[in-house]
Amino acid sequence: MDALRKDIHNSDVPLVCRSCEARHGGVCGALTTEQLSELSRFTSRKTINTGAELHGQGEPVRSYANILRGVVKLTKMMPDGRQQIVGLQFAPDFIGRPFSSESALSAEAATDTEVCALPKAALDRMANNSPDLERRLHNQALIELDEARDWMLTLGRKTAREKVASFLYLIATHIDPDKAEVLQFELPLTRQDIGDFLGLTIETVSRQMTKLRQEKIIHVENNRNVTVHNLATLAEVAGVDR
Amino acid sequence: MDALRKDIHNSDVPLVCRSCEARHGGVCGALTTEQLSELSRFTSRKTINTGAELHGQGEPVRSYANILRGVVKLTKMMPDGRQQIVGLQFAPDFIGRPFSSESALSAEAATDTEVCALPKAALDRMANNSPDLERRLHNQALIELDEARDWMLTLGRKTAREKVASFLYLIATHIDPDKAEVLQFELPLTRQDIGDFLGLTIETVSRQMTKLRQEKIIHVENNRNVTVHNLATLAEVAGVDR
DNA sequence: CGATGTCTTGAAGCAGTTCAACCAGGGTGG
DNA sequence: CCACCCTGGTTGAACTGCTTCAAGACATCG
Repeated sequence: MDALRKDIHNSDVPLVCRSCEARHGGVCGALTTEQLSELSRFTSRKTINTGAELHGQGEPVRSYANILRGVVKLTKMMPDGRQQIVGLQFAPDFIGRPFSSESALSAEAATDTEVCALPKAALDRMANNSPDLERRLHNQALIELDEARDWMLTLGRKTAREKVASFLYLIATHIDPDKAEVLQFELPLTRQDIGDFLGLTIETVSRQMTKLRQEKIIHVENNRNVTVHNLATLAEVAGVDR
Repeated sequence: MDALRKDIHNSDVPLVCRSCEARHGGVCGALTTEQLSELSRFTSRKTINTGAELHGQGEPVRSYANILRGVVKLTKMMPDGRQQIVGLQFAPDFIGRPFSSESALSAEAATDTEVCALPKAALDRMANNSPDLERRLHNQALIELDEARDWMLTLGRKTAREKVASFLYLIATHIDPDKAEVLQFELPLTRQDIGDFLGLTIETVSRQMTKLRQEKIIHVENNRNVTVHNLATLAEVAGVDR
């Protein structure tokens, strides 16, 4: 799958792509040097501040994006304002919905985020000519599907305590693109966001965090900086088999 | 996308495929007559009784399947037995997880079901040579992803009443492969299954059904046969915008 | 026609919500 | 530089929607 990865160090590879692809294994890794060059004529690096939208629910979508840094939340909103976060995307995840020009959800930067934006038409055209690229997109969709279904179990059948532990476990295993897991991290979400991700109120999230802190399962500094003492214990509490 | 559909009536099309593909627009529609012929040497029609498993959680998977008739539930189970249905598949949906040989969930027939089983290796090989087939699989994955995320909103943010209404609305709009919606149908799931799909207990499901019945939003006969008086009203109660 | 599995109904309990007060940090302007 | 406020988080107390536990009704089938 990474047979073309050596091209990354080829001097023909566009500069914008080099710094991105060398580190991450995003969808662009499927492209040849030539394709990458062509695509890079259209791409643009963008910085998105916390809270800013990449696109809104129901809006037409004209571009895809690769996350280079930061966390993006995918949310669905009901007419009366109730909200559910249906996915968190970390670097080097791909954001976009092939085969559809309108988004059923909104994508918002949960933290300050850097993305590489790709015009939809350009990538679609390229996917038509590159089975390897289409395969990567397909694979990314399947991974997101697996994650969505895992989270359905969390939403439907876990207690508040298990939900909060599941969230912390998810962050510990996804926040750093270079490491499979990490014991200390900055929470990318506010309490409100965490509640919207877990189907809970902020008060319940707060209480459960306090309890986990009192039980010495986690340590919290400045409300945002979390240290997990033992990931296996956290996984246990979360009810996930690792 | 359906450019090859005319081949269906070609006499070279294998008999097993004709009766299936003529009616449904499943993934096989992407294949040429020749590919269909080749694949049909390996396919087998199977009848699966209510409650029987297509495959279990954590088991290796050696075959894909196309649903011809019936409803299949995809479930996830926690070590302590708590269960969540993470997807319902109707005809002509495709069952299987490309790029992975082990299943993170179990697939079980919710009703008496008929499927066309395809050996995994055969379809994988064919997908490598047919971009159109890969595209259909990709598209099916994206549709399932959309549905999973819709359901996450239901699980995380809706009340029991809204959940039950959402379930009935889902069935009304999916049970008949030939019609976009239908006002009268046999429930494909037991109360226990409905509870496992909605993250509720059977008692709560039962109580909410009773209320919807008392409010004349639905009519129920023999516990299983449901008539929806007005789909727009049901959608309203479910909190879905149609 | 009893036996069995599925569904409904009732009453009590509780996990999580709601409402409200308080706290900490950080920026602003007088 | 301090008083002020504003945002995000915590904590407490009362409430409630869903669960739990228990009993009864209904349908199906040997």
